[in-house]
Amino acid sequence: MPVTIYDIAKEARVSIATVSRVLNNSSVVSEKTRLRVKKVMEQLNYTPNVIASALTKKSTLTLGLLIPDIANPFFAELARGVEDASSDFGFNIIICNTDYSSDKEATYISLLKQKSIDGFIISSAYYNDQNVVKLLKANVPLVLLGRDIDDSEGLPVDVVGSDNVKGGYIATKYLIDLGHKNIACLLGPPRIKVNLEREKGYLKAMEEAGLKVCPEAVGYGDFKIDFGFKKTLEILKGPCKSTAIFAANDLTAIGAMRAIKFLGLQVPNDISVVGYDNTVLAEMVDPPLTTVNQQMRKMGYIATELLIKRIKGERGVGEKIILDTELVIRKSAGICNGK
Amino acid sequence: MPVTIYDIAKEARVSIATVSRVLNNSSVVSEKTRLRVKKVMEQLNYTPNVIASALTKKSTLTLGLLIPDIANPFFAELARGVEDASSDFGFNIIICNTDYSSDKEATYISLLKQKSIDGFIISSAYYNDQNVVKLLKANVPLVLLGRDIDDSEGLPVDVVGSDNVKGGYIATKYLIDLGHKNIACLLGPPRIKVNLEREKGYLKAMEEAGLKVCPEAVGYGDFKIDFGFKKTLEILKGPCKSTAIFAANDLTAIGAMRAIKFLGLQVPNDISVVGYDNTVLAEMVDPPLTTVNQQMRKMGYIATELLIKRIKGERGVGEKIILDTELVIRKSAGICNGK
DNA sequence: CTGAAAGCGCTAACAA
DNA sequence: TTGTTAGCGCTTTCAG
Repeated sequence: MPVTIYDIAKEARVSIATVSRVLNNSSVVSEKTRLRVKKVMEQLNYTPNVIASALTKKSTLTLGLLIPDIANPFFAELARGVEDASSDFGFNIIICNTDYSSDKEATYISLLKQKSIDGFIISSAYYNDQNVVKLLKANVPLVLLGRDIDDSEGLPVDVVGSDNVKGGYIATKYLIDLGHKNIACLLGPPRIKVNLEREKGYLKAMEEAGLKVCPEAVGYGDFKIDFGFKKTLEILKGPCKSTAIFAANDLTAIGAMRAIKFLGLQVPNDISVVGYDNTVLAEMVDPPLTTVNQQMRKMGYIATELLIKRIKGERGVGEKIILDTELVIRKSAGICNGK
Repeated sequence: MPVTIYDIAKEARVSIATVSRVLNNSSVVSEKTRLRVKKVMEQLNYTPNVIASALTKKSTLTLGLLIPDIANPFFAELARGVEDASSDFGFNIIICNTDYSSDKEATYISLLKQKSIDGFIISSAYYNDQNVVKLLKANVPLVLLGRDIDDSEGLPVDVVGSDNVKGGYIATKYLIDLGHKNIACLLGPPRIKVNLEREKGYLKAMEEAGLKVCPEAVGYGDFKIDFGFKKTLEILKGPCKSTAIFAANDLTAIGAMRAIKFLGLQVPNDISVVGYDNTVLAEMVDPPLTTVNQQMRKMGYIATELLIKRIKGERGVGEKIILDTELVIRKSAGICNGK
């Protein structure tokens, strides 16, 4: 029913091979026949069948994006960058929500492989993600986005991320410069490597300033509002006398702010808060959140570019691109009024 | 290189037809051979090639989702519902950001058709979207999500949305009950039908209460923060003496709140604001936004279910599912203190 | 520069 | 219940 290269061939009085050649911009076709064929294609309103070509060419012009949750503004922003690049380079993307589950991740991976996608962009990886290692071993094109793994068993991986150590450092340093000495640190899951790095930055700043960190004021969580809320309550009621909090993402920071208000205290007058990511939420909350900016959209874009180049064989594998990170100063952190 | 049904067939000592049959759970295979074939599949770690089967079956188990912008929390939430349902039913989804451009929409549609996707979920439609009409005419399975078109030229369309007239009505009625008489109304683009409906609800409530609407206090915009900000400035400086604002989405409402604060006024003490959608942002802003809840995730899920049923031929076309809508009362609207 | 023909991996009659 | 055999729409040698 739909028009195929056979129809075009017949109408243009050439073989299907020739039609295929003009379809693929093969240079060996004479200008004259190329024009003729193109004209017929227009006339018959021909549209090539990607599925059929995929069967032989083994290329679907489709990429898979694995993220924990598209409803989380951080990942939505990454996804936008990924889709922008895909679109610019003629690819499409299939989005999968893994909900932080390795099993779901594995299921999606196997499904997408059956669909012969050309490569994966993975934002859901843990530091020793076995799914990723398997893909690497199978030599499937992939790039890690905003995540890194520790143990790739010597296999080279492409990674696009940002400077998390620096991020943790500048956030903490900023609080220190405001006079804070007891600074709490709320991290995400330790299975996600960025948290270790952000903690490292935090510790570095503290150490440099000769400040000691109160063990009860440092904790790992799940990147969600509720964790920020509960942990902050715990910390503020505990022995640490924290006057400032560095949170490893905006959601946790927002939870912290709510806890502070809940206790009848003020941000930043009583307690200062600095977040991480600079999602849309940061400028929505009250007071607007001072936070470390990750260039999420750009990260997504670059990761996709990288992957596509890899797919096209334009480059080898094993590149690490680390984007810069900077502090966006809003109103949630102020001069230390405590002791 | 990868293992095919031929390898399985040889190893299991059956024909490829039989292998294909067990792959498709055809009932005519004897339990014995089925088991044998399955075992071989496991042993050889076989994974079927969806592309190849798609070529004959004309089914890719892939859906296309057209939205303006995944970075907008409203659409991200819809997308999550869509992906959840897709995943539950064994489908995947390709997400496309149209940026409110009919041209981009058309480009994506043609690309996805080339990829033989099974159907479209469209959240980017205008009230007379020609792209949609064309798809309808071509009898391509599709469902409109959170959007409706006016002129489908007599062709039946599936629509999943929510009760916008009611939404506009209850938001306005709530403000009226709080004693407000001069209520402004900030809408989205009139090309998007929901805005006409929300306006209708607004007008209905006003009329019922015997209130007259001040023409300068009603305006169409683009659903963005900036519009809410500017239009509110204009209204508050104008002749209308508005003491309350109903905005047709949360972003516009947030812009309105910013304008109010910018003028040194307070929300809700001086001016009340009610939004629409109940995105994450609503609970983030200060004060938390009273807003009309649309069950976005559910809408996305149901729309996808509907589409999949349609694809499987389990039902006809032309269904309209309208989810209920309700007011989520937070802190951005209060008793009228003005005249 | 162009055409013939053999697949890509799987499905679906049709036979057996 | 199972096998044989044409395709699905396109790409890609290999000849010419």
